[in-house]
Amino acid sequence: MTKLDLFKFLPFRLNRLAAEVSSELSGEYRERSGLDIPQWRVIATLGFGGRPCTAQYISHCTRTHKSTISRAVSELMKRRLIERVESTIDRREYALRLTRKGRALYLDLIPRLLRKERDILSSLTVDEREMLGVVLGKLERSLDLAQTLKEAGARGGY
Amino acid sequence: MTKLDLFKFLPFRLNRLAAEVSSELSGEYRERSGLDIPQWRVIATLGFGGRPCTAQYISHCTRTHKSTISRAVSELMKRRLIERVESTIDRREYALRLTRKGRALYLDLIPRLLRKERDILSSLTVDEREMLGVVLGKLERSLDLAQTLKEAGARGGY
DNA sequence: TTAATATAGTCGCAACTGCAACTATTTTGA
DNA sequence: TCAAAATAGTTGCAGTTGCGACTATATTAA
Repeated sequence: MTKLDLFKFLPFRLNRLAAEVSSELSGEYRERSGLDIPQWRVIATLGFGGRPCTAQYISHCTRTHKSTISRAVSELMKRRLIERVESTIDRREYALRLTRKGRALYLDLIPRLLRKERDILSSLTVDEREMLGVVLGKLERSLDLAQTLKEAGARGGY
Repeated sequence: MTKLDLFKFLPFRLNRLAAEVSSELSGEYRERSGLDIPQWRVIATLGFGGRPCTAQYISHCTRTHKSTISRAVSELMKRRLIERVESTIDRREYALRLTRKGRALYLDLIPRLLRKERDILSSLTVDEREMLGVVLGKLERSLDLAQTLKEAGARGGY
């Protein structure tokens, strides 16, 4: 019999870890800004890129279903945190971007979230942190996660 | 302005990675055995420990809400994959264990899942794999995830 | 002893999310 | 050119899950 040690089983560990880290972080932007996870992903993608992009692009690079993104976008527009303009080239799609208010919120959240990340990583040595980055990158590539980003970035409209 | 690169942001990466790995794996046990994720967690915890344990224990060490575990347990009992016996010491709780049929299913799944895990890890060198284990362990400890397991294991009833 | 508190497990409800169908528009290729 | 296929985004529906209230039992402390 091949033995499975659940607590050494990568999928299991990744799930628990991701769930825990997420809940640490989401507390921050939920309490502070009333954002849920999909909404935060929209804000973060727009804020990070610093330029407008489509819902489709956000959906691809965050690996979030387009209906989920669609609803997040509606809510964020209602709250005037993002706005959208019709594309003149392709009238099916819209360019999304942060409003002044949305950008302010983004800039307020970033340092807090980076601090949380730093806290979480603080138990690792510099070498370990670096190695972790490399290893995650390799895993992402082998699971075709990195690619999504690159393609979308290259297609890069907006 | 402190810059956030979403694709280097640990929580974001962990989430995507965990989601992707999960969906790779869950295909395996869903199609093969009709188990969903919570049900698989119950089976795996019981099978791994090789001894009965309570729903509460499973809930703790898999970080899954007790109501979710409760429903998974109901379904698994309906399918005669697990059974439970009332505790004589504390009549609020039940000891859960795999039935013969449940154990067979577990033993059938293990090698397939380990193979998947091996595939996923195959892009890493031996050193990287080892390092990853160490790093995950450190992160778990610093987030009090390891502890849950140890405590529960020590408390050990069942 | 007994009242207050804590714990195991269940269940109704509400929120969330994925799926699939739909509209509107664009692209492809016969 | 024009019909068929593809794509962006929206929405109804159904399945899943977390929350909180609830029952039953156990523990603690006055």
